Amino acid sequence: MIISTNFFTQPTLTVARALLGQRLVREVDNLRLSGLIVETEAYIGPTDSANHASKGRTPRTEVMFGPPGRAYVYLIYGMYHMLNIVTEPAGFPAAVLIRAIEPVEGIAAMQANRLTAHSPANLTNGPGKLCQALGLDTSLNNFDVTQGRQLWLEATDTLPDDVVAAGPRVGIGYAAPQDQAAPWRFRIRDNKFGSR
DNA sequence: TCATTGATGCGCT
DNA sequence: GCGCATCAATGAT
Repeated sequence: MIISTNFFTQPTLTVARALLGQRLVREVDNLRLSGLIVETEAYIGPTDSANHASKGRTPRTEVMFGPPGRAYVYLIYGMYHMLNIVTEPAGFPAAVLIRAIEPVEGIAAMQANRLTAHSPANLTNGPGKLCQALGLDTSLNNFDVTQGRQLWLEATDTLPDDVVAAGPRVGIGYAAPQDQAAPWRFRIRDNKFGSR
């Protein structure tokens, strides 16, 4: 079943935790690429200094202030794209970053998108990698991921708590100490498709 | 550990 | 408008 807007309207930490184990689907040229989400991070509101939107509304962060269930896709380091899903009611800037998936469908096509990946385990085990594997770029920024076309999420079983691990987020050295320390990164314990 | 890479947003004219 | 520092990372070294 396609995950709906109501799901993404929930508190960001709830969404980040609940997305683990759900299926991310990309459809391009009638070909279906998909994987199970194994790692996420939450970016929550104006007081989270790690959040791009904490410095206010700009053209780039406008999407995060918009309705939930939209994709926030941006370019980092001039070469890699990051996929986030906007959460919480419009007006409150928050999103969940999809950091890693376990590839399931369309693995050959993912390989073709990522010629530098020399093993299947390296296809989607990082936020930049999964965007490359799935062919995601800024043309999908602000795209509604609840419509079941091009890019969407499908519900699977909810994971039990004992396989979920929480820890501090990655790559946010510019943020305030308490925000760097916040355990807002979620991953499936012992999953070999997580990022490093 | 280091180079890569270009959009973004800031501070200034 | 223009220049500059900065960056939710990756792959090769």
